[in-house]
Amino acid sequence: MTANEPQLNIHRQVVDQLGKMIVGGSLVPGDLLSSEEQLAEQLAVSRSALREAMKVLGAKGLIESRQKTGARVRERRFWHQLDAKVLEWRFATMPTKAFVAELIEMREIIEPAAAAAAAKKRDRDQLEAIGTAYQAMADASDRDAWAKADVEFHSAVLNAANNELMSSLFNVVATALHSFFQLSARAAVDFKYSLPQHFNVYDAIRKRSALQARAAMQRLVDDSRRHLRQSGGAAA
Amino acid sequence: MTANEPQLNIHRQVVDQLGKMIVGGSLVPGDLLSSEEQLAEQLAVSRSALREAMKVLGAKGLIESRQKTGARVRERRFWHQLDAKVLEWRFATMPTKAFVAELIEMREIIEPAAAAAAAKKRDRDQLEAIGTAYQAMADASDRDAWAKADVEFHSAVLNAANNELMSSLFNVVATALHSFFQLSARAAVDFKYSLPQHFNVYDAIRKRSALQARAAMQRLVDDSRRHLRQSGGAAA
DNA sequence: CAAATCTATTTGTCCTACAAATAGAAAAGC
DNA sequence: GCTTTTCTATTTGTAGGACAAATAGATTTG
Repeated sequence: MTANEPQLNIHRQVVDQLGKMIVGGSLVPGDLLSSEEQLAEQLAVSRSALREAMKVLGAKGLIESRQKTGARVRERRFWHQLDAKVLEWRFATMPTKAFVAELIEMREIIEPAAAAAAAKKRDRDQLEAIGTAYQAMADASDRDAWAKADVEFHSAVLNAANNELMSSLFNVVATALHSFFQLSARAAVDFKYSLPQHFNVYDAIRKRSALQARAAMQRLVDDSRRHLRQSGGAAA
Repeated sequence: MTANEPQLNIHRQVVDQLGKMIVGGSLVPGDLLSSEEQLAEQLAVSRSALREAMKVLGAKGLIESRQKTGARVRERRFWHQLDAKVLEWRFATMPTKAFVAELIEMREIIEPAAAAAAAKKRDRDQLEAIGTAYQAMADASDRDAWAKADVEFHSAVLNAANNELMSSLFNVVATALHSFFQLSARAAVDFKYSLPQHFNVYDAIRKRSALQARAAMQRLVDDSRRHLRQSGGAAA
C-alpha cells in the first residue's frame, strides 16, 4: 500500500517533516514557526512548495498562519478534528434531517460510552473539574450561565474519559449540533430541569461505577433528544 | 464566530467554491476537474493561489491530482475522514500502548452501536450484503480469505447503520488498528472460531433486534480484544 | 497486430515581484 | 508623563512566468 510511491511530491515531504516536528513535540502549541522564506531555505525547497505544504498543515488544523505574525502551532484539540467545513457542506447538500440525525446519533453513542470510560479512568483532578462544572450549573441564575456550564460539564466528562480521539470527535459533533440549532435556546422556564440527572452522572463517575454513569448519561441524552425534536428544524 | 472575517483569503474562497461544487454534487466522484490553468482563469485567480486551494482539497480527501491526468474527485468515503497521517504521527510520538488503547476503545464503542443501529435501519440490500460477507467467511478455506471476508462483514454492518459519519470514523480506526498489528496474522489454527458469533450478529440484524445485535457484536469485540492482548505489541 | 517511440498536455517546482496586513517602534499631541 | 497617531519593517498573500517531470494517447516501427 505504501510501496508504490517511489518519490513523494516535495510538498508532501515537507508536510511530513513539519508534521513530525509539530506532532512529535519539538514544537508545542503556541510556538511560532520560522518565516516561510527561512523554512524554505532550511528545507531546501522553493517558497511555493513550502506554502502548499503550509496550507495543507493549516487545513489539517496543525497550524494557523497570519500575515506579519507568521505561522503558529495550534492547540492539540484542533489537530485531528473532522473538518467543520465539510460538515457544513454536507449540511447544505444533504437532507437536513438525515444529517442532523447522524450527528445526534453519534452524540448518543459517544457520550454514554465516555461517561462509562470516565468512571473507570478519571483521576482526582478530572473528577473535580466535573464537580466544579456541576456546581456552576447548580448556581446558574440565567440560561446563558447554565448553557456555558453545561458545555463545561460535558467536556469535563469527555476529558475524564482520557481518550483524545473520543474527545475531539465529540467536540466536532457537539459544535456542529450547537451551530445548527441553538441547543439551549428553547424553554426559558425550567432550564435547570436536567440538573438532578447531571448530578447522577457526576456521582456515578465519583463512585467509579461505569454502569451507572453510562445509564445516567444515557437518560440525559435521551431527554436532550426529546427536546431537540420539539424545537424542530435547524437554522442555516 | 463568522462575522469577524471581512474578506477571506483567496485560496480559501477557492476551496469553498470548488468544495461546494464537489460536495454539492455538480461534480461526482470520478469526475475530472478542468486543468489548473483553466480553473485559475475561470475563477480569476492566479495559478499559485489555485494550487494552494487544490492541495487543501487534496488534504481534505476531496480530490486527487496526478500529472498529465489532472485532478479527480475522490470517493465519498474519503471525504470527511480523520487524517490517517496524523494518526500515524501520533502513533510514532505517543506511548504506543495508550494510543492503541484509544483506538481499541473507540472500536469497541462504535461497533456494537453500529450493529444496533443496523438492526433498526438496515434495508434489504444491506442485510443481503452482510449475509454475503458472512457466507464468504463460512466458506473461507484459508486465513487470507477469512480476513478479507471479515473486513467485508464489518463494513457491511457499518454500512447498514446508515450513518456516514460513523462509517468513516470506523474506517479510519479499523485501518489504523489493522496497520498496527496485523489483526488476523495470529493463530493459524482455528481462525474461524468467531464464525458462530458473526452469525448471531447477522441474525439479530435480520430479525431487527437492536438489543441482540448490540450484545452479539459486543461479544465479538470482547473476544477480539482478548486476542489483541495476547498477540501483544505493535509493529512499526 | 504488437511493441517501441514520439508528442502534447498537465501537474510539479522554482523564481521574481509586488500587494496587503500588521506588530512594534517612533512621533505627535495633550 | 501618557495617549494617540503615524510610520516602518517584516511576514504572509497573490500574481505570473519559466521550465522539469510524468504520462495518456497518437504515431511509428517491427
